Amino acid sequence: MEKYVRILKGKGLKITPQRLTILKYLDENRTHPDADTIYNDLKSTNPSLSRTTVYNTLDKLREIGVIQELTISKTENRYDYHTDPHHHFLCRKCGSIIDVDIVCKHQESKMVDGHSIEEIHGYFKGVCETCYSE
Amino acid sequence: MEKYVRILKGKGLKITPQRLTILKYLDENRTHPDADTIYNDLKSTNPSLSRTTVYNTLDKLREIGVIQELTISKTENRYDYHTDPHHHFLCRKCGSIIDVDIVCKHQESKMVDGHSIEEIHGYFKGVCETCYSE
DNA sequence: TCCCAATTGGTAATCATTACAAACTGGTAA
DNA sequence: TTACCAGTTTGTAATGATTACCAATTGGGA
Repeated sequence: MEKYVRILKGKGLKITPQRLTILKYLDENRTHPDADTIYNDLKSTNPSLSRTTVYNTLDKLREIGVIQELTISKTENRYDYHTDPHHHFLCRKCGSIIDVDIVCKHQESKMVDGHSIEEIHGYFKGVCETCYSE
Repeated sequence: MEKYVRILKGKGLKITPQRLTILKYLDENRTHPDADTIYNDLKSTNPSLSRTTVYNTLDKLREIGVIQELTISKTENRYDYHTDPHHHFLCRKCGSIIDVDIVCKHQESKMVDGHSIEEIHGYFKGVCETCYSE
């Protein structure tokens, strides 16, 4: 938990139990969950948790760069407690998002065609290995 | 118009004025519009056009591979009358989506980590050249 | 310990998209 | 040319993720 306190403190955010819980959840569940999944999973152990707080917290964590928002799915935003740059694969059958560990030569680019780059997303869509063999 | 008729006919879809109009619009407006923009732009010249028809048509065109759906924006799906593979840049200031003409070595891949690829999207986000110099 | 700005929680509003069903029509077959 | 029907279109209602709003609460510095 000390690790999460340090992250928040380092960015000048107040330490609240909600933020620590959500941060810990994201760190331990690298499944690229959406806000509602996080809310439902934490609801049982944190009955007073509000959906709004989950949204607020995700937004704050995204702002300080601790997590990134994936727009890979049509319906909901998915969140990724990321450290290293990597790409993602979305399975259209099971809906799961899988990390893809490939290197892209544009991964570290700061500019492209004169435009200033802040984020880079590589999204692959198709059928994952598990679903394909079923 | 004959060109659009051929596209639809070749895929076994019925030729309707609505589909031709939308297809022509997408071909002539490479701005990666969302469904509502298309609807509003066409509404004046096609008063009876329904929003549902726009959604239905976009879905059909996507199915037959004439257009691709971009999930680059958080709020709405954007559509691209595409021919060649290319990536996209979303400006967080003006919201416009710009084609990025870079080559990626994974562009033509069919598999990655054992997963079967059907679509590849390269999304860059940041501030575009025009907004940056203002 | 006090205090205030930041945060939380709950509900209502928003907005893109989908569901639905009745009316309509493109295109094939007689 | 006409009749028919599966595929389309339309308009409205429903859905579902996200945001807006505001009152109540609280973290953490003075």
